[in-house]
Amino acid sequence: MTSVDETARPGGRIRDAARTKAEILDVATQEFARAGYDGARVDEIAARTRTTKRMIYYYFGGKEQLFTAVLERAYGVIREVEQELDVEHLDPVAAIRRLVEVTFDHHEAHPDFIRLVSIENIHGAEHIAASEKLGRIGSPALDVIRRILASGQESGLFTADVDAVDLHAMISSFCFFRVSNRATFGALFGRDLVDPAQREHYRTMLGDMVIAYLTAERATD
Amino acid sequence: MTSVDETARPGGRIRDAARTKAEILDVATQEFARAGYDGARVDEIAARTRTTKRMIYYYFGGKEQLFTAVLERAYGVIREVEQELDVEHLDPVAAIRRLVEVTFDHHEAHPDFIRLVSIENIHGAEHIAASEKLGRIGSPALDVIRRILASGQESGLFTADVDAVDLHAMISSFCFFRVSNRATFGALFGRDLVDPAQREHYRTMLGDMVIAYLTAERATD
DNA sequence: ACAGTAATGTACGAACTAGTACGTTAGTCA
DNA sequence: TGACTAACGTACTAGTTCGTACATTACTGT
Repeated sequence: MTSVDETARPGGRIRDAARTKAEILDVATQEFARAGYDGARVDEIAARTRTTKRMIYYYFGGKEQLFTAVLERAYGVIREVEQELDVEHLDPVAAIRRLVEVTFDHHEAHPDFIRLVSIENIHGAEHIAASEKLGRIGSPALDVIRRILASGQESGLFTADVDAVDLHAMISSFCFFRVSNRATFGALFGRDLVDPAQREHYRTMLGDMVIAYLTAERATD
Repeated sequence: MTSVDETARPGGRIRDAARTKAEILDVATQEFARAGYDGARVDEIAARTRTTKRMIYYYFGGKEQLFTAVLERAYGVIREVEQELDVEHLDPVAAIRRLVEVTFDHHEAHPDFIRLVSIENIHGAEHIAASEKLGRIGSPALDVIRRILASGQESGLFTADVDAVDLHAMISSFCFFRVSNRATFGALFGRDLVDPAQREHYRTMLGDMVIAYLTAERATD
């Protein structure tokens, strides 16, 4: 069961660099996410592609660079989602909720991305560090958060003096954990954090929590 | 630089099954945490021990069982910490804060544990599932949370109708993420979530957030 | 049409790695 | 004290896995 199975070639092979590259990236994403960096097999990736291992080295150079390319594309996806985030017309509370929902939805919809990031963390983010595309890019979500926070604090709705990066970390942590630790959490506590029946529950819960924090009475210090 | 370097044996070898086993577990913990399950090398573990690879197979059976044993011991540590948690004499708010702090401190102090859990998640928690010691044990923290929540709700301090497992997930997620995603978060946003100078900041922040959520005004539904 | 090149396939090797067969030694208990 | 066994060491192998040398074919521009 290959991920891509369009028109089969009747006789000779077809040349399409873009498609071949994309197909390799698709399969590699699955394989790395499935087994981790060292657990992933280059031969297995090649086998599940319509091309051969030779092409992986031809286009990407090696396993390491292939993983980097996979990461770059995965990060590209979430950055696009965040860039399309339009919350200018919403009041600060609704805007934060929207941001939470978008992050929540993206993480849930892209478990492979979560796994890739987990894997990259185990390896000390060395591929991100080596990538020109990924180093210190930050995230469009950060700008959005900054604007929402400024507006919320200005209007007096938000009592907390929160930093945008910190808030991003708080929101991400729950969305990420829910997917990344689904297996162990389920095995230990018998609860599936990604159970569709609980989806709305957790989505609301995180929004409530963030809003509660941002609007809470603060002890004067 | 071996992890254990007590008295060197002048001449012949010494027999100490307990010490040998413990030493293998120590080194294996480091090696698995360093490189992931497939990235870890049995030969490397053996080399950094005062014993040989043969002993790993003699005591544990294989790489897979060794990893399971490493996991079992790591989970045992946090369970002990949680078991010593004494919050009966505190009011609900202080008790929750204490629980948050203990979780926060443990995760920060045991990055290897976090990495092992991340690795186990990449492999679908199959070792936990196969372990007699680890399946469905839950966590002593859960009982503590249940008692605190009950007391807080009874006294009217806590407005939210929160489930203990969910609260545990919320608290764990931030504590876990801070350590597990330190590398990628640092590489992407230029901020070290485990920076000692920021430690108190994040520790307080999480407590504030949880308390804000538990004590917030809730819209009637 | 044809030359040049990008794209592709095949077959293979060198290095690594989990695991084991076999032999040895240090405690310990009768 | 001597025999028995748990604990330990050495040397090796079978299988795997990343990577490449070499050969080939489909496009593209002129």
